[in-house]
Amino acid sequence: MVVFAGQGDARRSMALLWRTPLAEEPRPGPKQGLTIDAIVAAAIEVADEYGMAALSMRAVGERLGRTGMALYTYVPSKGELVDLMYDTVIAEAHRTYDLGDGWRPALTAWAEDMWAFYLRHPWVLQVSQARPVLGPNEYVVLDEVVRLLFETGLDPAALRQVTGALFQFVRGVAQVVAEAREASAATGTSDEDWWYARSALLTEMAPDFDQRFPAVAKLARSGGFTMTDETVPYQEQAATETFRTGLAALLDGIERRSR
Amino acid sequence: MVVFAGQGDARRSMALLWRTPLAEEPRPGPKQGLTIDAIVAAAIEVADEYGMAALSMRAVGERLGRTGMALYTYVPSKGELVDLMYDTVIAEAHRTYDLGDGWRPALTAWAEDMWAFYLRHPWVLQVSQARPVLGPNEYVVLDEVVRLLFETGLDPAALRQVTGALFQFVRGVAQVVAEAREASAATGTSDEDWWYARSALLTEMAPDFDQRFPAVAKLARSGGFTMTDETVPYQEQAATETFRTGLAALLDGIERRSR
DNA sequence: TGGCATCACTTTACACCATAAAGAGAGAGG
DNA sequence: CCTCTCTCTTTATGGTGTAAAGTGATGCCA
Repeated sequence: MVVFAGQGDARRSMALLWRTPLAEEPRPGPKQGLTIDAIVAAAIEVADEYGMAALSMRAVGERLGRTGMALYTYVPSKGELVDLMYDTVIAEAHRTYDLGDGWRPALTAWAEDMWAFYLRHPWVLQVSQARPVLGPNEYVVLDEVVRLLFETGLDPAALRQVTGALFQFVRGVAQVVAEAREASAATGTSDEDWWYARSALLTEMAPDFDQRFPAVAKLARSGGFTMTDETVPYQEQAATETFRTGLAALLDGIERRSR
Repeated sequence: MVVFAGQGDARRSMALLWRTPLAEEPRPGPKQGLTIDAIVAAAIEVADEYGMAALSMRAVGERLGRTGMALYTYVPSKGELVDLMYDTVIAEAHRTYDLGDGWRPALTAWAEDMWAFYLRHPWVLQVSQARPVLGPNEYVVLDEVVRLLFETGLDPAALRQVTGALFQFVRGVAQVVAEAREASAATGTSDEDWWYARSALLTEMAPDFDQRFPAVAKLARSGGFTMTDETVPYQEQAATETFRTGLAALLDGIERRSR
């Protein structure tokens, strides 16, 4: 499930994100009993604990002792709530990095932090990137990477492209882990059990596997799929290695292109 | 929306994928009026035309002149149908690549083909990768990349990691385009209109933007966000450039690590 | 050929979802 | 104090996947 940004009144969405209070005149009637911050915090708790699929207006409302509908006096729709969740939680991914040893260790540290952040809040990966949320904290994070990348001396167009490549690469690999965890939680089957059952069936269904897929078979034979740490689920371990190796390769490429 | 694999009887799922007919005895009663292939084809049409969010059992059934429930005599659940859709459609991403000029042009061509494939069937990006579908066509595609990568001389572990990095990178960047298209279709607002409205609001909400985000401002000033082709939606153009540059960088890194 | 078990397919039902619309009730400005 | 107005709840609508039950045609066997 990819969750798209709210499509309501754009001005109201942006005002919510940037906390620009729209004209506040004294009005009769009861005051609101909740705050947007409290709602967003509750929603983040739900998403962290049960995943994006479990994030419903009812669930968030109930956590605050209200019905789901009550939230609609605070937020135009679920989309805007997700935008706010995203921009709130991404704030914790912000750090400033020391450029003393050059841009490579700084960018590596940034990527590792983003990796850890995504694994801490996997639902973030399900917030669509197509129409960026454009909230303040997203820009804070973006600004820091761009600052680091300016150190490479890449020309502006390449700099933007490389920024996107780094972000999408980290997201892409993190998604595998996030989905693996969601699948384990949702089905109650561990990666190991699942793979064990599936690979047995695979040899049953395709007894000629090694002939049909010689390269994969050769890779398996030469130990390409061997686990090095038995205590970590296979998918997570493999993804982490993929992340580290891919990141290093990507940075090699940036280095070669930087002047 | 991420769609997870079917969790029904694993043997039946695999038998469906690998077209291994389970014991067929003569039985009384009417014969089935549809075939799995027809159902899968109809489902792919729905997903191609209206996106994954519009893929419902009812929608697929109606396209075949049945109710949604009718499909359950063919397929244990929606998850298995999606698995079948995935493994069917990925077959068209298969090509064999010439290694005559070395692995780099071959891998570049492969990545470009995958990129085009994902943009042709954006819904594929919403099929979870956590628990791979493990169908025959997926292995055909995988086998070819692995074959190409063996030419780099990387050690087996690095080879597997680099395979994952390439796949996830292409998927990650393609996702941006796919989501942008889905957003445009769903909201009826083009990227350009959306961005135009949003950026106006942005300067309104954050008049001190350039002070708060100096690196991004500097990048903008130096032309980092300038479009080169006015006829292509901005997001798509930017993502395509990101794909090309990131891929080249990644391959640089592989080259450096290969012996 | 007749009977009938069995299957394909439909209908109905259930528990969810977002959210529109309407109702209830309390708070606060005048 | 009156009454307007706003918060919050209730109800309703149209959607989802799929369980369970109903319908009727089919094809095996006697």
